[in-house]
Amino acid sequence: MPWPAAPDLLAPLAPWFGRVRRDLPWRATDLDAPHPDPYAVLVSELMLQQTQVATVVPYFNRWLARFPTPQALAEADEDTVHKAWEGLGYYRRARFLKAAAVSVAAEGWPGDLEGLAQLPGLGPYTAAAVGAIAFQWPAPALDGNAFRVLARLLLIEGDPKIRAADLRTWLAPALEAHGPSRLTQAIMELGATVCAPTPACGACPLADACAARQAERTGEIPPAGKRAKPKESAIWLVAMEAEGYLLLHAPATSGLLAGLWRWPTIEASELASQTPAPGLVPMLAWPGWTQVYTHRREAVSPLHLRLGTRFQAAEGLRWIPAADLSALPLGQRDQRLRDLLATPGQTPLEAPDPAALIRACATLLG
DNA sequence: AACTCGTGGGG
DNA sequence: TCCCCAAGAGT
Repeated sequence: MPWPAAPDLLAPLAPWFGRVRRDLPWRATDLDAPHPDPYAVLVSELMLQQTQVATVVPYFNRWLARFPTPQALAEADEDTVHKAWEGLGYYRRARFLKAAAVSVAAEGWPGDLEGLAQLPGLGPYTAAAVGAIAFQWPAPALDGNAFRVLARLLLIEGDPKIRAADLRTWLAPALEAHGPSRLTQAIMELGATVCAPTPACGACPLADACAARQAERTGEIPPAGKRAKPKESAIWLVAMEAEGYLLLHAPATSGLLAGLWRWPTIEASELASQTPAPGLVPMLAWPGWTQVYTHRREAVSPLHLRLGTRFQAAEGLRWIPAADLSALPLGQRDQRLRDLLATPGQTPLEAPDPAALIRACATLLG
């Protein structure tokens, strides 16, 4: 790898970061010392996986107020943990973080990078980031920002992740020279604010040294990733209400929205075929919306059905007192129906005779 | 080694 | 509207 020496090439990043660095709630004042609260670094890094800084900040602040130490988090029950993560997405991160806190509370912090990487939810990037930012270990942390910055700086053709091992070897001496915490955060800050997918080279401290800029190829380096087409589906999202209770699915242990409570769903085609009077269905529904996930697009038709009495719910379904609903962790889709139920003036039209529809849903759900 | 896992912001 | 991407990890 005929790359210029990293300590020299990256030297401008240190004074640049000292000037422009954002004041983030998990960021230490003294970047030359070990971080005063490694737990804060761990929380921030789990929250920041595939999630932008601006989104994380309010969650981070609430999280540390609610769970100030690994011990406090280790003792929290799963619904409480998921409630604090509600809306942030990728919910298994919350379970990984709690499991990591259990380990730290019981055995203390690992003493090396391999130990960090064994904590649940910490892969190659996050283990190195916590090692560098919390403990000042010279561990190269390569995230999407770092790969983009270094691919352009060094004019790496193709997917830079293929060169991860070379890049770590190349970067390590620069971490020693400029400080692991400082340089790690400076590279990512540059990628997030200047060397973004659409770069602002005029503001870049590395512009003079950047090989991609000299070649006028920043627009094509790194190449865009390939993405699979999202799967399409259409569902009814069903709020059944009886005797002041609402019917919810208890949290699943795996799959989409695992760990969260969910409204029962019925595949749209299924309900249409089973309802004796399909023409009644739209009259009981609110206008729907499209729920977007990374690999799915879901046409959601919200449905509110009032029953006179509860029925024996199927396995995994629970009748929840309506007053308790706000304490349960829900995903964005299910929060939206919860909000519809609680909003006056949003009541859908009543069907002339919804009994057939209710029987159909009860058959499908219980 | 593809595939899965949420949600929000920006062009 | 659509596509890309975001301080990725686990399977």
